Amino acid sequence: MAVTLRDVAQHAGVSPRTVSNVVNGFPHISPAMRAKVEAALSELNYKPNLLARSLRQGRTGIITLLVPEIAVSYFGELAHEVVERASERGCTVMIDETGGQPDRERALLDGAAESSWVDGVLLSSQGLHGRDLAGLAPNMPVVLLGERTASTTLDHVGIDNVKAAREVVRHLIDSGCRRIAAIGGSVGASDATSHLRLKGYRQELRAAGLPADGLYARTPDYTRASGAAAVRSLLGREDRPDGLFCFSDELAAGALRELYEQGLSVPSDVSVVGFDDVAEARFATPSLTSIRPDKAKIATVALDMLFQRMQGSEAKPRDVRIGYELIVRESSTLSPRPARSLARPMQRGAARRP
Amino acid sequence: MAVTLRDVAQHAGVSPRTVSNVVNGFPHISPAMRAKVEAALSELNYKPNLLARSLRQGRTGIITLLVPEIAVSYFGELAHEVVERASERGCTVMIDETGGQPDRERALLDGAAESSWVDGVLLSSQGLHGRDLAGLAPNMPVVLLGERTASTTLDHVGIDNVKAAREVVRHLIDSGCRRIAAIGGSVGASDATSHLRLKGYRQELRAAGLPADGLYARTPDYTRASGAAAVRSLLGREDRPDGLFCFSDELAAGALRELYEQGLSVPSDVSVVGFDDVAEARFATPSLTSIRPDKAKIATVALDMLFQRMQGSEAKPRDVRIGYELIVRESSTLSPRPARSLARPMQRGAARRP
DNA sequence: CTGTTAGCGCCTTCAC
DNA sequence: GTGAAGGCGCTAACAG
Repeated sequence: MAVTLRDVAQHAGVSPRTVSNVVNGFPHISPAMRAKVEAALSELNYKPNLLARSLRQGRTGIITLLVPEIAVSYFGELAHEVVERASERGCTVMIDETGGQPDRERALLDGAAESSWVDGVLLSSQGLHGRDLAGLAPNMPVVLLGERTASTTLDHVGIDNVKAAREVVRHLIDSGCRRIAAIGGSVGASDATSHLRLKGYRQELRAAGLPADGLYARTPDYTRASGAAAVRSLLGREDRPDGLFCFSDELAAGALRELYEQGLSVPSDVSVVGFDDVAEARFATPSLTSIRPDKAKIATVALDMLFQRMQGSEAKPRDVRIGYELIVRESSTLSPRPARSLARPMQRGAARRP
Repeated sequence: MAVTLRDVAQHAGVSPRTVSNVVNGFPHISPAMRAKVEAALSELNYKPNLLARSLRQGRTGIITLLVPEIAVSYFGELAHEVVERASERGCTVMIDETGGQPDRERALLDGAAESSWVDGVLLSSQGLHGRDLAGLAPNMPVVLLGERTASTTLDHVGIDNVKAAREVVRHLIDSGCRRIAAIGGSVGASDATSHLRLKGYRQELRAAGLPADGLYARTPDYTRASGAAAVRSLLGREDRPDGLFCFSDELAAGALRELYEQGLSVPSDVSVVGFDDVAEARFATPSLTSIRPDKAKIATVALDMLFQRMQGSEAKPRDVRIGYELIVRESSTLSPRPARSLARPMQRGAARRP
């Protein structure tokens, strides 16, 4: 069996209390005693039982990150930041997937709150509204990631989606687009993120006196396949769009692919903009213009806020807006392109055949 | 404070033992008693303290998944499978990132073994050899994911990398390629995965009587940027390759991008094949031929093996090979392509400009 | 079938 | 500065 504090105490000929003091770095201990205990410690290769310690102290040093799906690049990249930042502070991260379904979000949040495993929760919510969250997990520190969904009871950190969306549309207009479509959404009838991006999209179009009617293709999720399907439906219209604002880079990747299959050139026929600026965006063909939220900062700030709550802060819930940047790339500019590139007729390299 | 088993017992006028029995579904309880206890249970809204339970039982129901980087699509997709499968069995997954660095792999594995948080570990190792792992975590159930790195002391599940690599090269040869380069690797001098893929690559080339000299571009990691850099270096040669075998889809994505920038057509000038078949591959332009490991099965089998170990199995370590599939797409075939596609000269849609 | 008792391993309030 | 006891909440032995 594992070696316990008692074993060490016995071995060193002192009381368990003393050993505990040494292990936890309690200041007032005689050097002789300390040396003796440390010798016993390393000799027996003692490792404290964190379970027992947590039971006693009431904290575990574990936080939970709830995201819709970890295999979606944006959430993967966000999780990466969170894990890294948390580990710098001696915290471990548990990751669970909600699938973006409100009931699963609720169940997992509830579970986390009752489980006694975790000290706090970061929830990247897609479907739950403020009122849904209100009653849940009253004693568990929770910070919302992404959209706030109108709750005033929880801390929240994210970017200004309306503003970012307007910036995207403004950019498309400036690039010469006149019929700009929006693509995105998710199963949840109340997907706040897409709701806000759509709002910004409409605001900016209205401000520019451009039409938005029938140019929004709602999708069941944020996948590439949905992006491709949305493009198919939009191209079915006689008056096809010349600009696409996709609510995620994955959607945009699917859109690019479908446009390619339909024989349309990007950006000359249609400009495309994504959202999130995942790693894939920079290397897509053509490379993808996108909104880049400061993910590292989101993680840092979210953890800051969570730790404050975990330390018992009862301050009024805060709503922190994080910076973002519009990264303009080939998919929405007509600036210089690589020498031959897509423009060159494809050669069916028959000569290479055996 | 939280309501405890004692509170419930008191409220129901029974002993803690009885309450515990009801909570844990112990069979032999009189219906009357059960009803009484359950009433008290729901009335007080009792939630068992998992920490205390685990301390008592010596198991937590948590397993750790160690991957190089969660933001890398393959590991994200794998993690998704693992989390899903584990949750079906009532297990929670903790995810940590090793960065592919042997010392971090060691430290985290060690940490997991001593932490008392976790019942078992799935390690997707990149740098540790069998002998490095031998002494570590002797009492912790561990299953290796990916490459076995010559250890005979641990269970292992993965695909046959040599065979898969040979299949890729064979496919490239059959497609007419004669100068086939390999791209991949990582910082670890002992990256077993790339080692095996390289081995398969060389075997198949030798079998076909084709040259391999100087056609391997080693990379420091599996990123798109490295793929692009590798292509740049390979194209510097006078006798440039007509086929690329990339050890990951990300590398391949970077390669595609760089080829595009250099004005080379895929697959007519150069064929490209990736590895892992991440979601991005199907929607890339051109879509990417790749090896698709059965990720769901890897997760299932790995968890099976881990649970057996967790139940105390002392059986001889097993080495299970999981199936894979070569998914042939546009990047390596000259079969029918979309109507106009890349072949059409780019039109600089000037008419659209204001 | 149910109640009583005794720890799991640790930390912390009290005394000394 | 150090030792002795108590208990965090739960479950596994034993009785009865």
